[in-house]
Order: sequence, then C-alpha cells, then structure tokens
Amino acid sequence: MSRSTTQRRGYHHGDLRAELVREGIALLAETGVAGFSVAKVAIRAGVSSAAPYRHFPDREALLAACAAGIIAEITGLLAEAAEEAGPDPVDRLAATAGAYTRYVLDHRAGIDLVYAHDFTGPHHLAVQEQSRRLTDTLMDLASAVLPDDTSWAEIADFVYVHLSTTHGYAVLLLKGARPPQDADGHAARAVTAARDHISGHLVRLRDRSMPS
Amino acid sequence: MSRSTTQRRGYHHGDLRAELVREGIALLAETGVAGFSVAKVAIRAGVSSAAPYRHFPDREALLAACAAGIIAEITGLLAEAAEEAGPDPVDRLAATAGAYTRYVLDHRAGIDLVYAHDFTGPHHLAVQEQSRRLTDTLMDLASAVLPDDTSWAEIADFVYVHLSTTHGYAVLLLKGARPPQDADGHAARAVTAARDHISGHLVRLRDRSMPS
DNA sequence: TACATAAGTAAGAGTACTCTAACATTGAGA
DNA sequence: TCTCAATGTTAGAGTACTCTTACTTATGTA
Repeated sequence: MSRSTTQRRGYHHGDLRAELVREGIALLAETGVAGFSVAKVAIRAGVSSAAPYRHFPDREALLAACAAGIIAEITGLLAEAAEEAGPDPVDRLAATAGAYTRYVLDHRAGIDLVYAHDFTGPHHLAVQEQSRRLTDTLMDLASAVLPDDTSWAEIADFVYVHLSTTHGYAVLLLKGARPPQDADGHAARAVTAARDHISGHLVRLRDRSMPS
Repeated sequence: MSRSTTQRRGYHHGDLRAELVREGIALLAETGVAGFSVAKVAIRAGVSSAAPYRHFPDREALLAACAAGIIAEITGLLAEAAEEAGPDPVDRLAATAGAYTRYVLDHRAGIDLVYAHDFTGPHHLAVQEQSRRLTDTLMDLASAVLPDDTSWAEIADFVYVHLSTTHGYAVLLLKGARPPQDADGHAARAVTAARDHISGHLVRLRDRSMPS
C-alpha cells in the first residue's frame, strides 16, 4: 500500500482502477447519478476519456463498482459506530442510524445511486455481495435487541424497517426539508428516531405475547 | 372538463400541457429521472419534439411540473386514506404510510424525482407549494396524535420522521430488497412500521414527562 | 537486454438530447 | 369574414456522451 493517493507518476497511473472508483464516488456525491459520466470521471482522474475502458467494460460497470464501494464504506462506518456505542444492544443498533445519516450528509447525492438504480442483474454480483454484508451487519446487531426466540425472518423484517427509517430520514435531509442544523444534530435526531422505532416494536411484541 | 383524455383532435392538441405532465409522470415511473427526456415525453404524447417548448421553457420546467403533479397526487391519496381510516388519530396518521407505499409501488421510480432532485430554487415555486400542502396535511393528522401542548416545531419534527419512515420503507421496496409480496402486504407492513414509530414516540414523551 | 503485454493516448463514428428558427395550421374574437 | 395569437411542424445547429480502433509507452520477466 505504498501509493494509494491521487498522484500520478507518468504515462502509467499506478492504480487507475481504484482511482476511477474514488473519483466516481466523488462525482456522484456532487451531481447524483444524472450527472455521472465516464468522461467526467476520466477527466477528474487526469486521464483520457478512453482510459476507463481498459478497466471497466462499460459505464454500467463503473457505476456498479462505485455503488459497491459506497456500500462497503457505509458498512464499515456502521460497524464502527456500533462498536463505539458500548455494550447495550439498543445503543449499538441505534448508533448505526447516526453513522448512516452522517455518511449521507457528507456524500449527498451519492446515496441515490444505491437506491435509485437497479443492480439486481447477474452482472452486479459485487454490489449484491456488499449489500448482503451490510444487511448481515445489521442482522447481528438486531438479533441482540430482539428476544432470543425471534425467527430469522422476523429479524430481517425488523432490520428492513430500521434501515428504512434511517435511510428515509437521511434522504429527506438532502432535500433541505429541514431547518439546517449541524451534522451532529441531525445524526442525534436520527438516533432518536431509531430508538423510537425499536421501542415501539418491542412494546408491540410484548403486547402481543401478553394480551391485556 | 370535456376533454381530459389522451385523444388528439387534429393539428392542435387541446390540452397538451396537461398531457405532457401526465406522460412525463408515466415516463418517470418507468425509467426514473435518468431516463427522462423532453423528446421521449413528446413522442409519448404524439407530438413533435419541439412542441413541449411551447409550454415549458426548458427541460427543468417540465420536470418540475411533473414533480408538482406527483406530490399533489400523493397529498390527495394520503388525505383520502386518512379519511377512510375512521376517527382514531393514530389509525388516521398510520394509514397515510400505507397509501404512500401503495403509490410508490404503483409509480416506482417516479418517486426518486421528488427526492433526488433539487427544487429549492425560485423557479420551482409550484413544487414547493405542493410540498407544503403535503406537509400541512400530515401536520393536521399528527397534531391530533400528539398532546395538546405540543409546539409547532415538535409536531413538525414528528411529521418529518413519520414521513422519513414511510418514504424510506417505500423506496427500499423498489430495490427488491424484500421477498416479493402483494401490494396489500407491503402497505400493511408500512402501516405497522408507522404505528411502531408513533407508539415509540409517545412512550418517550410519557417517560420524559414523568421520569421513573 | 529483449520483448510480450498491460495500460495509456488520440481521433472519431454513432447516438441522443436540448433548444432555436422559420414556417404551417387552427380557432376565437373584432 | 378576417385576422392574429396560440400552438403545432420540420429542420438543424450545437453539445455531450459512449465506446471503438489504431497507435504509443512503460514494465516485469526470461
């Protein structure tokens, strides 16, 4: 890992593939999917517009690599946030909402790629793999929150809604639909929203197991 | 309102502006913002690719008109769903989550326009007006759920998270991130998620007002 | 050191789109 | 009925992008 920076050495780049993904993610953050083009990414990376085609068969493949990179980065941040949140399972799961919000605020439109694009095909296995890892991370955290006899499907359902809440909150923030605050304030509110969802869910489980 | 259909009468269309918005919304539903073009909308409406420019100064204006139309339609559906849900305030608010989910499932990618695009500028007052109406509708429903002495800002905050949860759930559905179900099943799960959020929020309010 | 190969460049064909300009048709009111 | 403003049409200039082809340069290995 001697040269992971943006510096270019000469005719050959060194690690153009990785740099294209980095610049692609940055471009997505600035312009969203609509403003994304292979040519722009190439210019940002300081190479000709044909160079990316040595590393990616087409635009779609570069886009997919960026998506996989974004998801992988988010997964890492969520795991890290959970770790820092301490031992309480609810604290740990709720903390992921804050980290997610922070990421979206930092990377703005980049996030719409992951959710406004179809990566379900067989050409996008890397994206699917990263999505699975993200889900697995949340499943682990969620299973510590829910009762021991909760089925896998019920955990998945719960995780899905947790991620929905978190994602929805962060995405709406990007619309400026809220009075501007600092990132910390938004992240804290996201954590509270996650807590509300968790506690509401647990209350419902309790009420279901011992009806009035 | 004698001719609101798609039929064309002759050289002149009759109400091309409205039809462009309709077809634009339909195109957005199929392809998302990335696949949206003035030319395609014109073809769908059966007119030349220059005709839309008689009604909209540029592509952005047509896009904004579509967004305003989408938001207006959603607002109507939410109000209707609340009405049909009966007298209980929680039922009424939670019902909006189901209606929203149903709309997104029916119109798929159309929704990403509203949230993946910037309509905050002074040229997009129509979009902002429709957004305000949607928020007002939810504010009314939310204020019936919360204690009487809740401040406007707190209601707005609560509404924001309610909408986040709902929107996030619906958007993630579009990714096929869930085992496919019928729309009714998804809508019902969205309502439950909204209920969990509402009850969790109310529990927190109660705990705050009478600490242990 | 020779050289095969990986990884870059330049040039451009082909496509799609936005928006404009000049012209055609129609309907509604004077 | 006449006329003109509104609303269509065709043609095309200008732009941006994707992806290919042929060529160039650097690099690692025999």
